[in-house]
Amino acid sequence: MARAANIPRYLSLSEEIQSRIHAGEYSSGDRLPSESELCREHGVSRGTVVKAIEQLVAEGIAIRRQGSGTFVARPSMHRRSGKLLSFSQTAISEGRDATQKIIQIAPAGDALAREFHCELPAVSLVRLRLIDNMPCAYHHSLIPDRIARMVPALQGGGGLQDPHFSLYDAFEKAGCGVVQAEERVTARLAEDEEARLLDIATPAAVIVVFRRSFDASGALVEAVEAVHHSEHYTYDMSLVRRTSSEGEDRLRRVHSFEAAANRQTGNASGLNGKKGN
Amino acid sequence: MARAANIPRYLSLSEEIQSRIHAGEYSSGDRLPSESELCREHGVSRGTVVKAIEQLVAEGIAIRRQGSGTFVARPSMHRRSGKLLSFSQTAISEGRDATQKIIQIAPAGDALAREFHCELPAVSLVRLRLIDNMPCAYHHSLIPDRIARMVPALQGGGGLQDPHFSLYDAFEKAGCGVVQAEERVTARLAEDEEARLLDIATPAAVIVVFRRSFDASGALVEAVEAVHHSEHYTYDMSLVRRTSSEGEDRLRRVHSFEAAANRQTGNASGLNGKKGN
DNA sequence: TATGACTAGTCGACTAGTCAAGTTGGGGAT
DNA sequence: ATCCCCAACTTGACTAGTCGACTAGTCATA
Repeated sequence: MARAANIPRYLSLSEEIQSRIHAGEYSSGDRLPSESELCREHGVSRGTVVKAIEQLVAEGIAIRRQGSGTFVARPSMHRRSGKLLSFSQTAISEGRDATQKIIQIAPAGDALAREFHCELPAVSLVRLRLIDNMPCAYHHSLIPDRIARMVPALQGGGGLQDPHFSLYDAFEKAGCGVVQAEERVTARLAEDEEARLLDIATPAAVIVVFRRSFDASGALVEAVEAVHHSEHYTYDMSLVRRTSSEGEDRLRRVHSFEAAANRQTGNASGLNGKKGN
Repeated sequence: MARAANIPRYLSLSEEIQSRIHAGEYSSGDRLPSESELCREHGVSRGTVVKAIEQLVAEGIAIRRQGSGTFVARPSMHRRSGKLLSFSQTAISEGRDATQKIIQIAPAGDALAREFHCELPAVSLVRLRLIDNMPCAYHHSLIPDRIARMVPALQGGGGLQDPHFSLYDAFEKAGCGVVQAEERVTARLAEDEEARLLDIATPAAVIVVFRRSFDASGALVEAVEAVHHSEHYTYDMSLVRRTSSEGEDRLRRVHSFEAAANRQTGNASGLNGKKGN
């Protein structure tokens, strides 16, 4: 197999196995070739094979069992390639047209900054996001000035009005690409203004994704509250248990019951656990 | 440091670094000791150190930068240890008392099985989950008979009425522990019956987590729809970008816009994209 | 003041092996 | 026929090294 330059072997091997699975050569529950077989087959060391398989496991495609072998996991209910992150990228990958309309851009106030746990000064940016021209979500972002200064579009430098403008691409170009993020998903009733923007009849439930994104140096790049029409948005997760010798299994997801204790007092503000510990 | 038997070095090393971070020895943005330093310090090979650090990266605690070093990521907004999975485990780890009340247990019907993508015959189990005695969620599970037969409690063998009964523990004991799962999070308005069960005033938004769990052989163990009071539940995620030489970054989360296309026709059934592709 | 070459140090990828622990299936004893 | 033990095979953990790519300095030169 002619390896493209720069792509590590373990990744190309992982992708080859993956494409074989998709091609139906192996199917759900089948045992994949053993590590030593794959070594011989592809002329690489076992360490490389293991790294390739770990990729597959991390993506929920394969399951390893000590002493037994590596098996194909069942097909995911949302096998949509596992990559990428941004709203628009996802939409585009599904053959839809993602656009946006700027509703407001202004310096962020004090209350907002506190709510978003964002430093000041910062830029407040409200956007309506549309998929195939239908309102689908509205995003309220706070971007620290420190970051905004590096992004020409946020300096009135144009480009922002382009309905296909991508904030994440802009961050990337500015050298502060997002490397890490945290999200909190909640639901609530749509407020009137939201319902009007999203063109939904009240009462209706909306999904709210609150996300804080960080660059490689660990600095906050964007804090955003994304309000989605609940009928047009789902949040899909694939969880894999990493079993290690000591029953020390860990999953990535974290539940939370922050507000439960406040309930009887009527102080059920829902997101008031947003702050760190 | 006296390593407990059976715990691999890379895990105990990872935990040691982690506890040093928590102790404040290193803080957000600081550079951790280089890999070779850690090798010398702990008398292990570099491969082991790398595995330890990869753990931290996977948990969103550290960030590696080629040529530069390994750095402490900022503290998470939900730094709650990263482990574990089940509803009750989470609650217990927060010092709360998680109980449940069985509302219904019966053979599953055809429509239900189709909706949950679960084979027949299967057991339908409805439970009200309480935290500190307050209704917090209600779970509707479908468990294939194939699995249920191996779980004594589901055979009327008692134990199910125990308010602290754990279905996942039971699966574990029966040799079909959950290794992989998929979740889809949505929101909707609470139905009257749900509102009554959860003791909330309508109209109200509820978060619905639909989860399918699989054992090591890839067989479905449980399909469950968990309906949560939106003010008492949040769904937290930590995302880490895995950058590899080729700009091939991948995150685990997946958005979805399934129902958007149906909207204009009025056929906005929300979850009808639950089926595979 | 830039610019470019050099360098020491870092992580990324990979190799080739060891030993341990878990699984499976077959053969032999009962 | 059933049970138990063992050998072969699997993944898990680990070592000790190589080479390459990238980073952040320093320092001489244009």
